Amino acid sequence: MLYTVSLKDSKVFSRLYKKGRFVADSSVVAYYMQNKLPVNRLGITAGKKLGNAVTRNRAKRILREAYRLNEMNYPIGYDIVLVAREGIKYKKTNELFGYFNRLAKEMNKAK
RNA sequence: CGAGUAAGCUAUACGGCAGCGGACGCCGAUUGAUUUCGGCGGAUGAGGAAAGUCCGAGCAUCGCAGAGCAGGGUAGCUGCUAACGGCAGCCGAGGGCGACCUUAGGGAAAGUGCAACAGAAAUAUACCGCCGCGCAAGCGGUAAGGAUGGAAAGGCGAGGUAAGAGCUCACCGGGGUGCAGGAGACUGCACUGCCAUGUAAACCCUACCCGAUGCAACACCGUUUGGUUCAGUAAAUUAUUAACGUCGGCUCGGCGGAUUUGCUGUUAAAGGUGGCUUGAUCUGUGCGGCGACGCACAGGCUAGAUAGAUUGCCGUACACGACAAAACUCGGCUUAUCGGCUUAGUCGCAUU
RNA sequence: GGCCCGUUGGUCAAGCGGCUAAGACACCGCCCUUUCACGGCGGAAACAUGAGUUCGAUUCUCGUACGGGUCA
Repeated sequence: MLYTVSLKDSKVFSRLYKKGRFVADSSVVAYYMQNKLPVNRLGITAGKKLGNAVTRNRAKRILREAYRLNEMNYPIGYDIVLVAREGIKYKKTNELFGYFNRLAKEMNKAK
């Protein structure tokens, strides 16, 4: 990905859950917040409730791919956490584009 | 043609564009250094169960001063194997017309415990009954019959008897002894004679096996901080067949005197690197063995991540794609699973 | 990734291989009260699942499913 690195620090995750803005859908919730860095940081979560390893890995792959294909639309300098929900099990990447466009609009407005 | 049995193989396929993981090569920058960063390229990248973690091993660390007890496991025999609770062949038992399948399958005359309810009685004490004696009450004999039960004095038939009883005999079943066969489990034959329920996935006994902990092991590098662990040394206090610590849980026994404070070195600690994939390896051929498996030769290198890599879009084909994702590595077991294919036996029906 | 436990009415829970499987709260019906509560009487309701051992299994053994704990 062009200007995005992965987000690994659990402190940042909890800060986002507490203080970040969010946009929700039946299949995914996104939390975002400015980070004052020249890149975006992306974290993806798929909890145990979702299913077994196969299901969770697939959810993560689909979210990562959908983000990658829409990367140009987002403002730079944000931490983003995508949380997978039940609905994602039966979705394909291009079915999520509507949601990701809404997210991009919200983020640009907030800026 | 139908039904059924056993063994094995396979796990959507092909193509285009974009993307991800770890190597490799080339180019550019950088560094003491293939050090670090970027770009490009063509290869390569999850399973038969990767799962459950039920066994067994490798590897690593700890302990090595031992002995006994305790604890855990296995249980027909002979083999295979690095090892196993696995596998193969065979034996016994059970099931199926058969191909074939199942089998925790040592010991109950070493000891202890338990066997509810029912039943007269549960391992032996006669309720009804039967027979003998007696007027009767009752006494004696008797396990054939009744009734209870999972189990009631080996079963059944004949002889025998007052009535009965392995009391005697034939057959079946079981125990013991002898002989023969086999590597052995065991099998066959002969003689003898019914010595006495079940439960050992109840305690237990017998034989054999087992050190503990696990890659979050462990080794190395190491910042802020900190002064924990270990070693050496100095001082103080206390003590000397003792107490305390340690040697897996206990006992004996062994070893070290112990505690506090100071100093010196070492170590722990965010994080990083190694461990991490060439191996009891895979493929093919030949040979040995009924088989599990072994040996020889030739060839191959086939994921190594660390928030954790296989995706998205599209085209074509059909049977329209199940269960499911490596995390130190192997050998098994168990469980989940859409289907498809191959081979070898069996039974039934029909035809020649 | 490794290791260790548990599963019994709606909930919390006892249970020596032999029961009709305790008990409490909750629920239902009746009584008490002017009524509600308290109290009294009665009732319905369960051994996670599949095999095995045993005459007999909630209990013993093995497999499976689910839930929980623990090690950085």
